[in-house]
Amino acid sequence: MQDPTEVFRALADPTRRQILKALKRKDLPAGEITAMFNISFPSISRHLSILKAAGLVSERRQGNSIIYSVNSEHLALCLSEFISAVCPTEIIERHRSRKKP
Amino acid sequence: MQDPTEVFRALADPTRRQILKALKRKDLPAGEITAMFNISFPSISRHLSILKAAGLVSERRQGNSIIYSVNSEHLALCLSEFISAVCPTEIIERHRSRKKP
DNA sequence: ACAATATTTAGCTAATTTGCTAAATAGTTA
DNA sequence: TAACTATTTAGCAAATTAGCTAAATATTGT
Repeated sequence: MQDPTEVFRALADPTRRQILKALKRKDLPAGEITAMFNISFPSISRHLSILKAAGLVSERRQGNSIIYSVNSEHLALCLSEFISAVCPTEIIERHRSRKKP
Repeated sequence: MQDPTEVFRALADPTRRQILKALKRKDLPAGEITAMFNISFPSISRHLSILKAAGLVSERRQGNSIIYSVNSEHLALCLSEFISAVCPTEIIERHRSRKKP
């Protein structure tokens, strides 16, 4: 795994984490993502490009729009590798069976 | 779980991630941590206080020194909760059995 | 080719972050 | 209590980040 700094920096912003959560449910065009926040279109666009640079989202064009989707694979890989690098096995075991409350 | 912004911000810095990895092996006083980096004592001290504010390390006094240790529990909880919030179950399953290479 | 729609890029400001050195503080030991 | 050691706090400079508005670009549809 390459340096995960960009991934963690990308995740450090609440708006970007919200975007990822929204994309978990459904792939969305930038316009619909913007509509969910009280933030200008260009600002969301920049958040998306930061997420893209970190490898956390992918884009595809569909007609007039650009549809974004989460790269859950990459996200899970980075975070779980880091957990392994810092937490003792015993703790990791304990969290394996975790589900969202 | 409360807002994980502070946790992700803390993890966004490579020096702080290195500190956590070092502390996985062994609890250490701030002085010994500083000796591992090419960074001034006060800067490391601030990194430690950011990690502490994020709940990622604890400190205890031992004689003259203050010994730091990782809160792996908190770290694993925050990260695995976020993975669950963003990744589909199938991906999470695939990463459960991951070990560090 | 032109007009319309969707998104990104540029350029600015205010706030935050990281590094430094110097000074302050806390606890220990003589 | 004075001196010593370990660590933190203050204050400053340079770099980065997040927000904005205005302008540019790309694709579709007439």
